[in-house]
Amino acid sequence: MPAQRRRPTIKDIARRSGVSESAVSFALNGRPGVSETTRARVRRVAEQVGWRPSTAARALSGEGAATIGLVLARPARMLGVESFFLQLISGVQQVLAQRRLGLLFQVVEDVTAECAMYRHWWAEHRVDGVLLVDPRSADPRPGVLESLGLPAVAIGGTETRPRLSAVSADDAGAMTSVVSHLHALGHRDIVHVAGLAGLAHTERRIASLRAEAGRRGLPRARSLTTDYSDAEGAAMTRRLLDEDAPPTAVIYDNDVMAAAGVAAAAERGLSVPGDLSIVSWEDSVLCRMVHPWLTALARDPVAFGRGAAQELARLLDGSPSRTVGVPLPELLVRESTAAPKSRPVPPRPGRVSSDRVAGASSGPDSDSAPDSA
Amino acid sequence: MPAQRRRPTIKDIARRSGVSESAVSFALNGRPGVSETTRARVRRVAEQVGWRPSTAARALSGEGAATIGLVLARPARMLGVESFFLQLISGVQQVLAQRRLGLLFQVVEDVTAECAMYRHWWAEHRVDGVLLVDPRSADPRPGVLESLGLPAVAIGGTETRPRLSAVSADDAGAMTSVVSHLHALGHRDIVHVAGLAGLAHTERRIASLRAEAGRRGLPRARSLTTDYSDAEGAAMTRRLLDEDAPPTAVIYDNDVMAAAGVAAAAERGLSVPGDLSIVSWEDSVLCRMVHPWLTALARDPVAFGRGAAQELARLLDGSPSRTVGVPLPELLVRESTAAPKSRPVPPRPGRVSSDRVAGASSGPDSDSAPDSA
DNA sequence: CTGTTAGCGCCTTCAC
DNA sequence: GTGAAGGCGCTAACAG
Repeated sequence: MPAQRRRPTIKDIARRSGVSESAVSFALNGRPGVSETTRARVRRVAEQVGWRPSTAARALSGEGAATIGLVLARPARMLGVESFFLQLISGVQQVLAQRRLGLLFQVVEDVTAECAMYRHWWAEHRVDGVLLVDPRSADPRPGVLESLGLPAVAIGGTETRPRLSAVSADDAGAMTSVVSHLHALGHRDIVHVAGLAGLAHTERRIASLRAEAGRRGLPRARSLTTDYSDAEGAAMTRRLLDEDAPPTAVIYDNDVMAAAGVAAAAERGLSVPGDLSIVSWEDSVLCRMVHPWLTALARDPVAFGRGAAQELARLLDGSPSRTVGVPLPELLVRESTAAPKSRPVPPRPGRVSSDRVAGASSGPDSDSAPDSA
Repeated sequence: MPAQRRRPTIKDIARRSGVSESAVSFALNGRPGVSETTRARVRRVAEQVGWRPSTAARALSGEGAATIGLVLARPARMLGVESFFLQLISGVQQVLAQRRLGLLFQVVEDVTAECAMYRHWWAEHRVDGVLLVDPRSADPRPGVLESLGLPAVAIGGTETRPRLSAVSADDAGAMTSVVSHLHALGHRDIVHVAGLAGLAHTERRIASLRAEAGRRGLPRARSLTTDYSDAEGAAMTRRLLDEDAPPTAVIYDNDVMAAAGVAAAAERGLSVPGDLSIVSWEDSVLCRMVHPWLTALARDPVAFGRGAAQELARLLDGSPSRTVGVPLPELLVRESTAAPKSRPVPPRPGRVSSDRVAGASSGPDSDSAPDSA
């Protein structure tokens, strides 16, 4: 039973290395005023005794909390199969670890609670900045953060503010690559089963599909929003297949819905990709676990997280905010996409389900995601 | 563009409510020495200005960091489909939020890095306690934590120390329910495709199967360890199916491998559950996404996390360490288990693959998990 | 109840 | 290079 040690302080190091406390402080913080030999000795002693600056003391003397925050606003029941998130965080940590920054992680029920969390963190002096996930179309969070003076980077957002950067995925480019693939195969009737309606990237993908469809003359292309669950993915698919003129290809905003879509098609006795082509906007083991294997957009969540953390670190260093892009996801063509069996029927004005259909208006393509280095 | 506010301090509250700073401190911390009317007034003012105690200052004056830590030691590539983890954390947060405790989350490559993390956190005064996940059989972490005097609770462990509690799943009971189900269906040749060899709960499940098999007289029951991946799940299944006398039922330690097992059986032209029964030791949407739907053990990760956090909070309050149990997981019998087609062949000593086979020795069943309230 | 004082560990400044 | 002093926001232990 080893004895519980006392935390080493600068005073201890000063004593053991035979110099003054201020010299230690200078040495450890890489400041001028000490000889390199003393600096080295002090550093060695500090490492020997396992000294690390107390973040509490540092924060108190105005240095910041050496911590960044990340809150995930998602009800517990929607935390099911989620391959993206832990990988994103893993990427974030790769960068934070080098800077000795900690990550304060919180999951809450909704965005209101998330904003409250930011206020608390700020008042408690807990974080120096935050990573914003799931940016929304009318998002209250940037305003809150700005009023608190908390730097932030929006992961997958485009909105930028004085101290808010955005790390943006090129959804327009990705959509182009998907639609282009399907179009080349002969598909003219494509439906996009999207994710949550309020999310910025959902809106962006919807707008991108609309733009892409306009460019290629695919009047029946449209987007339907869901809650990302397998249940809604399946339900939406069944509804589509029951239409008078069902689509020949469906793009799903995540892997879970895509897999559910395959199952729904099978229920109806339809084969994939013979009767229906399917694309998943997310690659994961799931995509290689269903039959046929799913054609999928492979993003790199780890790199995404890394980029976001790097940008936040820059912001913390005082750099101005900006928008940075992540590499275009790669379209992995597997087995779930092929040429449609029959030529698509002429687009007569069949009954199109009315609610939850986005894409009727023909606004300008205001949303091609910037992609600067 | 709202102006960035200054953090309100106790001094501000004292000024605005017309009392002394110490009175404010007493009032806010629920200490005697102030009248209830003053206390109420002070509290109201504090809330108005959005005051919250600076955790930095609190930590510095010896109150602890109001933060608990959780590090996940797992290489980035193994962070794929993971339904358990985020739900666990979500449960943890439900408890921490009430206590105004933050969660410092870190993902690292291995246990060595994890131990280093604990030392850093301790030296930096960052956390008051930690949640230990994936306990191992010869685990260096409890020793490190004890030497640092950091309270902890091991999630899914059984080892307990002066300031280390365990929240333990009743793997033995769960194994009994699974084997009992399969045995009743007529299965006599059952294989357990387990997870990572070093993990405590893997060892526990292996021991439990051995004990259960001893009790029921199933000499061919055995466990094979894997890395939890779909790839190894599939490979192990193929290997089993290629044996002279393949098992009639397989228990997989997670959903991903179980689903991969179904696919592997299909490759061989075998039907589930006709030719092979399959059980997943983890329920998730994946289990209802493959055909047939998988019989699965449904644990409650959220409750698990809640229990662990509660126990850690108790420890922080000074209570002695102990072992607490979580409810026995429920076996959801779905479509992937049925009576074996043919009676099992008499167990002649066919060639059993040698490496990675656990369960040959017949040690005592030392591992029935305690399950106190 | 009030007001004062000291101290937590660190950084900074200003003599020396 | 040294040493002393002040401050960050809070708690705790005083004397009034």
